[in-house]
Amino acid sequence: MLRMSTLFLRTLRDDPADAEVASHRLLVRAGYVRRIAAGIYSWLPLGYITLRNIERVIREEMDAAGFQEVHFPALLPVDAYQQTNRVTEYGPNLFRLKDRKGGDYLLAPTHEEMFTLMVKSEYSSYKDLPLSLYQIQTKYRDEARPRSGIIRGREFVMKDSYSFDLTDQGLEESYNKHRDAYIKTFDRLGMRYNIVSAMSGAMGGSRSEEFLAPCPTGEDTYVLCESCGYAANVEAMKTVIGHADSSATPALKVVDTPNTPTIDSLVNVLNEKFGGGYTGADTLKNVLLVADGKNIAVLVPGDREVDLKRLEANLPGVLEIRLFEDADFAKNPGLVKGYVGPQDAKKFGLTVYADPRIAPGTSWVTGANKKDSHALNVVVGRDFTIDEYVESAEVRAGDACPDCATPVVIDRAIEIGHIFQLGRMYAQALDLTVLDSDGKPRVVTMGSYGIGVSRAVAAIAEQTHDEIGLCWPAEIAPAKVHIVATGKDDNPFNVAEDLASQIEKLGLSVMLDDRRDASPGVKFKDAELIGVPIIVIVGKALVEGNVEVRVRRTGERSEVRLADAASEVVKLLS
RNA sequence: CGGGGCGUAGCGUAGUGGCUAGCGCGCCUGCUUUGGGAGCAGGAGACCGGAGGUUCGAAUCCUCUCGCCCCGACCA
Repeated sequence: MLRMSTLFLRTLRDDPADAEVASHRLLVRAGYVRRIAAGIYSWLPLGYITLRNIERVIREEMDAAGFQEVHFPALLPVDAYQQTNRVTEYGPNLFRLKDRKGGDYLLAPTHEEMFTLMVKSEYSSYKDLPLSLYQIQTKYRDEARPRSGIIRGREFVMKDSYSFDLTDQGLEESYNKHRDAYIKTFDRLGMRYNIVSAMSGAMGGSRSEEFLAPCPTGEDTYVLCESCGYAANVEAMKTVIGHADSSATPALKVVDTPNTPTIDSLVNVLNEKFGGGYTGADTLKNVLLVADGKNIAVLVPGDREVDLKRLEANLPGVLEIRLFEDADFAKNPGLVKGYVGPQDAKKFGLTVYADPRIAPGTSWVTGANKKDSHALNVVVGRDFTIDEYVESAEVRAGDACPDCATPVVIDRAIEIGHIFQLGRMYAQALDLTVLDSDGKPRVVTMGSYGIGVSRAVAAIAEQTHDEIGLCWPAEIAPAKVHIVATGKDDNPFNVAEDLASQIEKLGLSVMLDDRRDASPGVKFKDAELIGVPIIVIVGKALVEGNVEVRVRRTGERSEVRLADAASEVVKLLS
């Protein structure tokens, strides 16, 4: 039983000056956490109980799925991370240190290497697979900018799992098992979330999804179709390729468009000279880039920008992309800045990538590769060819859902989980093989799966709080019931004490406000701030033999007979 | 790393060259009070982030430095 008279807790009347987002503000005010340094927090009793409740739920679901818990050190020698090149990849985000002998160590940002090596050292047969291991561990990342309290910290608690399979199909099954376990976990944690397609990135994986908890203070932007539920990372958003009939389109025609190096200036001149209500969307923007030293053109409708992050994510194998600079134009005199068109791409040695909106048969206004002139009626497939379609245009709210064509919305969210088919990259780098039934060694294929545990505390606080305080789902609240005793004589305190132990006997955790010196107002405010789901007030109503039962979330209040209080609480919590 | 803001008691803050750094909350003592952050009286608590400088005199001006928050880049 948590007794407020002795609980190590000091709630704050004012918002802390250095906290802006609700979860941070309230977790500090209600005495759950305290900041030690940027992105580094201490957990006070209430916070630590809440954190451990989340861990418990996760553990129960992981165990139920048949995954086995292990535990690695956070402090590790760098060797394995060097072999997988992650020391370089993480760069300054990696916390590094030396021991007294000058040996290189790091504080682990995540543990793929160690799990891979552990399995390698214990197992060597296909008969041992599939296998899924997990741990709940403190991770360290020296973030360039920690922010939003414990949403993005430099030290944080993460549940990370890894699956090991012989075959791609096995990986798919392990992945789906984790996906199901995550759904159960987040449902129990009382979170609202969307499962969002993500890019697997350059790590060679094939499938990846993020669990995103929608919330205005979230730092992830994603696309959501409110009609069919399609959800995707901006990078992973798909655009449906259409087709157009170009048989009636007149022949390509080059026209003078003096002084029109930008889309806006071009549209103005077109409408002045030809009328017809041209818009940026009728023009074709040719963005020239250098991808790993090779010149490429990316075509997008004139009213959209190229989203470099999307482009990069969708061009696997390409390491570095940059925009054309003046020096590049100087080296390629045929490419006239502001008047580039794809018609002569072959001549210029350009590989032409295009957004799917530049569909076969569609007709565009684009540069004529000559200063101050553009070409009209430039038809895809007739007047130029596209080497490859690639998702590259910026995504906007209102774009068509790839599944049902409904306009999508763009929303913000906190990433609370990420599941990821890693494939064989780590196993390859660290030489994790098992002998197959034919006696030949096979490289194991892996998945990695993460839940931000400490972040979940903040994410849940963000999603559930109201103006007066925190408001936890029962499963993770620091107590199920908060009993407040008020009055000046002993009776309500004795009654509250009895009621508390009665409720505890029913298996519900109780917080009891047994402070004799605090005024009722203070106790009510504290109870609301702390956010335990059921608040029972033992006080004034006692003269009629009643206590007041309040539901924190709804504010609903009712008076019940003292004798019925415990069963009423049980009923409200079920 | 670029841009912006801020460091004064546990928390929130006032104080822009001049007396002993002020107030509210919280904390301690006493009395009163006890259903919405009680009242009165008394009290403890601050090397004004740090270093250096200017000045008869610096929380206040200057230089450097450390830290924190926000936006972006980055990360996921």
